Amino acid sequence: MTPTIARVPKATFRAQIVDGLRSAILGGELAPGAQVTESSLAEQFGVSRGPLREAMRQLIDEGLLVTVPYTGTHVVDLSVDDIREIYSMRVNLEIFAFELVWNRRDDAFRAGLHGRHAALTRCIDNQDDVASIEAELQLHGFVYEAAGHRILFRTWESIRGRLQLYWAAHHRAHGLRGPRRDGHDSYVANALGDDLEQMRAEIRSHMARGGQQTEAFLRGLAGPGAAAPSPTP
Amino acid sequence: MTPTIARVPKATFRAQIVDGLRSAILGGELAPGAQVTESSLAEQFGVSRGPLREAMRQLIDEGLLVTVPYTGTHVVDLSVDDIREIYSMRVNLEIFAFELVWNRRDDAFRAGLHGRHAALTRCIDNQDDVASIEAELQLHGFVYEAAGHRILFRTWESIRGRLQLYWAAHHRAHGLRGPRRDGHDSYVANALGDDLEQMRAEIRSHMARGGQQTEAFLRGLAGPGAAAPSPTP
DNA sequence: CCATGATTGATTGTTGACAATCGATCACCG
DNA sequence: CGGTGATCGATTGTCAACAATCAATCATGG
Repeated sequence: MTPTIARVPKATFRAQIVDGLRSAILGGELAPGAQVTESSLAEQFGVSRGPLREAMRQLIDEGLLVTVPYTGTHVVDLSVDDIREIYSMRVNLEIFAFELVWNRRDDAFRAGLHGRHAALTRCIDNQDDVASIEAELQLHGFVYEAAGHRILFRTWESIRGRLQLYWAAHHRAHGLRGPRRDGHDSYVANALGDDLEQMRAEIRSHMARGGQQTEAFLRGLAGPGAAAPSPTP
Repeated sequence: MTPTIARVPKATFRAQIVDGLRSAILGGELAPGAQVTESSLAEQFGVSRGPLREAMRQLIDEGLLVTVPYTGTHVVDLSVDDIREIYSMRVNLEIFAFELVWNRRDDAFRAGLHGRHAALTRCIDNQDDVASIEAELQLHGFVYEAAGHRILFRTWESIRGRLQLYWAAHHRAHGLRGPRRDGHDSYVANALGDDLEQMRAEIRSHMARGGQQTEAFLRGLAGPGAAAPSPTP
């Protein structure tokens, strides 16, 4: 799959900082709502403010940071509406991905899907929450990649971070989430089946399940009032 | 719709440069494939390389510039596959937008759609190509905005620039595009009609028409061989 | 007591200079 | 003549200092 000779990883500072900072946010070292200042981060990472600034701007673009000019930058604090949007968007993106890949599902695809499903199952059996989150992202990401549609994949990437952030926060608050495995057994079964329409339904119910958990969880945290039924731009 | 007191526009340099640079690319002053260096642009805009760098990075994110580290940055040169992806993505995004807005279509929505349709028709009658491109983007953008889904709207924004870049290049090479008006008459009619499924079909055919023109045009420019039937990531 | 305006500390925005890297060119040698 | 390594110009990457802006605080006057 990958070329035998890998390109030497000449990581620019910005790229390294993006990875490190994202890990810190997703890992919970930087809590949602926490303020992050360029100076302090620059010192922690041991670099100047220049490259760090650009890294922060990328994370702002990914929706993990929010900034207001001349004032400050904070780790994003996801609202109920945010999660609702993420899940409703995922329904459309993932159905599109399966439409693209459906008639091109080959042995490599089936093997890749089975492998990632097995990995996810293992992580759940071991009750390794952090690993199962990563494994679930790998499973879904594999589908997006197999679709072979760069814009679609990029769009998935643009929401993946926030999805992971929510999952991580959920896990730290509630521990292991029970329904995860069952959901994916039927998910994978349908993904390798013969009925595309049934797969569409599977995705809708899969996301609806996640969405319900989400709303209950976030309502419990933030209390009512933060959610507007019809968000106006 | 908008608050009576608008926020005073204290544009940071980066924001201004983003707008100016994007206009230069979409306006054709910077041709596709042309190299853009930070130094020369910084001089032209009369600012330092810092903010200009960040502006360039945003346009890289929008897909209007491509860069390779330590080497150079160029205006993107869209391939047949790129356009194909943009149009197939638009089908899904726009159908999603109409699903969201369908049961919330009110007088403001109908008026907004009619107004933008009329504006587009006027531009076409005046054979003002640049204005019709802008008007068509306004028409579609209005739908995305009315959907009230921030992630969806942001995704639309992430492909809008490249779509406009293609349209502008097409216009400069081929002049006014005939089918544009008819397509939008039936588009608006269905958008205000009662049959959501028919609107889905309308969007699919609308995009298919644009996509066909596209492929013929780009094939003529670049010659065959650049297009791979099944793109692999 | 409330409203108003100045002050201040913190944070981001901007700048110019310096360093690292790349691609092409060219001399050199077998 | 072919290939190999050094050189060079161009471009991006990085840095540390300076400027602009903001939000909160506090004094001031009614």
